[in-house]
Amino acid sequence: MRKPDIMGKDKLNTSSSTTTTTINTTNNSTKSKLRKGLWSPEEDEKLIRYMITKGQGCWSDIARNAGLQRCGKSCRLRWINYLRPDLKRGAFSPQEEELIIHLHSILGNRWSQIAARLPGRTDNEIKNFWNSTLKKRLKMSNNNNTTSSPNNSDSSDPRDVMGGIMPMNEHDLMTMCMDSSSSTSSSSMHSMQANMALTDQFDPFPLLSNRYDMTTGAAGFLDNMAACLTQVGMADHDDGVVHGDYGALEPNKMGLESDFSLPPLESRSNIEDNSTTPIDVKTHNNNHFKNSCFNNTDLHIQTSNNVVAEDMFGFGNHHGQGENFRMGEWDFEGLMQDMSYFPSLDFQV
DNA sequence: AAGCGCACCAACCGCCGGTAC
DNA sequence: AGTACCGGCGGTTGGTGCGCT
Repeated sequence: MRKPDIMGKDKLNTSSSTTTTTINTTNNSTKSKLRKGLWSPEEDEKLIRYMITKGQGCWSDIARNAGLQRCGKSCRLRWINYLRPDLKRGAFSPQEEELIIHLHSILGNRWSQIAARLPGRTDNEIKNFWNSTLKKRLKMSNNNNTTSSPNNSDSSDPRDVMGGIMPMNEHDLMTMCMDSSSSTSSSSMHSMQANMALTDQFDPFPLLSNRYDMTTGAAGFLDNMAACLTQVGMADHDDGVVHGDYGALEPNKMGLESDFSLPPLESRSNIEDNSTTPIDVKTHNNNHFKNSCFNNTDLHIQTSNNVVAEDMFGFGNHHGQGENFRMGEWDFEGLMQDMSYFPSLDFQV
């Protein structure tokens, strides 16, 4: 990790040893010192609050208007890779691992395209995971089983790493991929902002309130989620249960000590189906900031129409912009035929 | 306990394509 | 057509944490 830039905002112009970059801004002739290195919690909070209240726009404007001494690129990166509410943090599941391997075999090092098919995961995260773990594992696998595959998993070329990879079962794949099928419009984000604007007392981001509380865990996340949704009119106030059009979300019943449930895949589109499949609520304590309440759980929220938490915020997995997936030069019809390897996989195209 | 090496991963860098002027 | 700016992407760097000796 980069050297922490603990220079506070009141220290920006001192001769600190922390990294700054002097640039000429285009809007005026004055020079601005731009911070580099690790983001401080204060910077994160500024960016989050700005994004929530103002929404996404020109990143350089965001950097300027949010009061951040950062370049727009840096803000974009921070938001996409770390601050987006829909991020799923923590270890990759075996199913995710296998999906990454398979997608990499098809797409090569097109991390953004791979990430578009893994809800809550970023291209950077997948890239790091690949380079640090999967690449080695596959290499070892190939070394141990040279007859099964002559391929070299180091290659970035598509279709070169599938040797020895066991196909996952249909249910697992559907579980993994259903979230990515949700729409990515920003309308709900705008709606949320509009609702927020209706009250003077709203906390534009209640999730921030204990985002550094390492003990809060999943229960805290859900409490905050409920509070957030309540504020924006998506939840009933009576019982603390988030209902609305998004199914039921009961923070008090989803504490760390107990699993919470969601219906099996075949019934997730039908809220009336009460059969459940347990999901582990995991917490991941790591470095100073990894336990924001946005990202300390592997959280799935039952919905009535296959819309998951991301839609409550208006962020899909497409880089948080409601950006439609772009396949570029790929012939995706052909690609999907390749994906028939996974019989019921319903990728978002 | 100290030193070392490795793994992890946040963040930077440079390039590219799209767009506006 | 040329230029500048911006966003997006993939590759790379380097600090931190952890396990091993």
